[in-house]
This record gives sequence, C-alpha cells and structure tokens, in this order.
Amino acid sequence: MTRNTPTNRDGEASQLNDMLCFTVYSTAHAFNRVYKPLLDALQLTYPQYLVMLGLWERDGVTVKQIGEQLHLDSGTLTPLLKRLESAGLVRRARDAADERQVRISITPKGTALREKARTVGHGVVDACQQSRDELKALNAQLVKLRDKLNAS
Amino acid sequence: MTRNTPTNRDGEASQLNDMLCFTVYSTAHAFNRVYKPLLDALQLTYPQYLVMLGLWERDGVTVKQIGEQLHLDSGTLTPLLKRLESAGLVRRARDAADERQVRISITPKGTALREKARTVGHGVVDACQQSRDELKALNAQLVKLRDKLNAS
DNA sequence: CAAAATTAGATTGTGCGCAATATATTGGTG
DNA sequence: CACCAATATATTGCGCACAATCTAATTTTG
Repeated sequence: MTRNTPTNRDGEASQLNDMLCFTVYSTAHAFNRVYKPLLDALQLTYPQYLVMLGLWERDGVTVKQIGEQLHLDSGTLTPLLKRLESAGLVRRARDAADERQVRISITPKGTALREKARTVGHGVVDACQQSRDELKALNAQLVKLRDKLNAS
Repeated sequence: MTRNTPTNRDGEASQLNDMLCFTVYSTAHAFNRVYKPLLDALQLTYPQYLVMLGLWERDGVTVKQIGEQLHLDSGTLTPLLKRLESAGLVRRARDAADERQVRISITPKGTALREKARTVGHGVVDACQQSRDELKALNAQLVKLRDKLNAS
C-alpha cells in the first residue's frame, strides 16, 4: 500500500478503453438498425451494400481487392458474393490471365439498383441529427484511431 | 440543370454518412482484432467479455437486463449464456418469484477470472496511441451519435 | 375468477466474420 | 524442367446478431 502517486491510472485507462470499444461496437449496431429497413427495400444487407458501393465506383475488381477495401477475407466474401450472384446483381468469373483470381463484375440489374440506392443515405442522415462539420470531425478522429489499431 | 445553389448537398451528406457508418463498422472490427488475442487467453469472445464485465459489476441480473445493457436480444444471449454456463463461469436459474425470468449468477470460477481479466484493457490502450482526453472526447461524441440513432 | 393480453426466454433460420484448412495456380530456383 | 514457395480463392466450423415464431408464466380486464 505504498502508492502515493495515482497509480490507478492504468485501471482507469482500461475502463475507458472498454467503454470506448463498447461505444464503437454499439454504435455500429445502432447504424445497422437504421440502415436495415432502408436496405430491405433493396434486398441487400449492409455488407452487401458496401460491396455494391465499391463496385459502382469500380467494376471488375478481384475478390482480394474488395477484401482489402472492406477489411474482409474470402471466408466472408465468397458466400456473400455468391448470394449477390444468385440475386442477379453481379457475375463471378475466373481471370483468364491468372486463374487464381476471381473478378466480380456488375450486371445490368446491379447497375440499375444504383438508382434505387441513391436515397438510402438520406434516411440515415436524418437519424444522425448532427451538423455536417461535427460528423466530419468525428469521422476523421475515428479513422485516425482505426488506422492506429490496425497498425498495431 | 438549373441549380445555381449547391443542391448537391444531400448527395454529399449521403456519402459522408456512408463513410462515417463504414468507419464505425471497420473500427469495431479493428478493436475486435486487437482484443481477440488478449481474450483468447481467457477463453472468452468479446461479447462474452462484455457480459462478464457487467456481471462483475452486478450479479444475479436477468437475461433481459443484460440485453438492455448491451442492446442484445434473447436470440443472441441465450446461446451465449449457455456457453458461459458450460464453461463453468455462470449459473442460469429461473427466478422463483417470476418463473418467466432467468437470473444469471457468477460461479467462483467466474469471479476468479476477473483477476486474469484486469490486464486485458492495457494491451488495447497501447494500441490506441492517443491521449486519454482525446479518447474521452471521442467516446462522448460517439455516445451522442449512438443515442440519437437509437432514438430515431 | 376466467379469458385475453402482455411479458420473458427459447428456438429456428439466415447472414456475416474469422480461424483453420484445402486446392489450384503461378512464379521462381536449382 | 522438376520442385518449392507464394498467392488467390474455396470450404468448414464456430460464434455472434437479429427477425420470426413458439411456449410458458404473469398480469389485466370484464
């Protein structure tokens, strides 16, 4: 019992960290709940929506490239992409030059879905009820934290 | 094409929101990856760790109370708690007064685990590489956003 | 007090998310 | 050219997360 200085610092930091991690965890779930009814109209889940957002920006990418963008591996993406394929939104085809790779391309139906998807963001923005600047600042701070976590 | 004022505001907001939501989503995964090796030593998953954190603070709570605390429903908690039970960390017992409820109580083994768990937070704090004040501010902003999302 | 409505958990089914493993292709190296 | 390491994807298994449905217990109401 010889601690005159506040050596409970680490304990506090742990609690703070547990708290922050839980806040991030529960905020992700909260976002998901807001997105879900909007995405149900498109017959997409949120991860599927992320994949489609990427493909609308750049078509014909490999599974690996999608995985790097979203931080997901083939164990997650292969079945997800097969579901998008069976929904008629994308095609999956081995690259002729390197048959280890599978390239994902959008179908006309997948392209058409982009129009319906334009309104999705609006509903979520309403739910945030915060200024653009606040949200931008929050996003920037979180990106900084995420990248540090990923680097460690 | 008669838009002199920046009417693309909504489009920008949608993109920002998509971005922020993805940032939260990917930060949650990044946290999980940092926690995982630390929790592996305790044989706990992150959601199980959250449940145990709650029980170490307050024992003998109902499944519903745990669900309200963590924003999870019985479809998630029932099997999770059964796994904690079969690991010998908790007991599940119907409330004598109201048999609809199941009360969760910690076993000696579950209490003992708390000591091993004390060091978990430290490793994650290191990975954050940010000042306590920054993390506190970030947590507060996220809580504000999360509660607004949940309220909508 | 009996019927109806509410509440607490459990069950089932679908879809991630990730570790571990397997398979097939490609690119060196001797 | 045969061998070997590296690469890209697929498969399997486990554990959330949640919607939908079910059962049982309690509370409310007529």
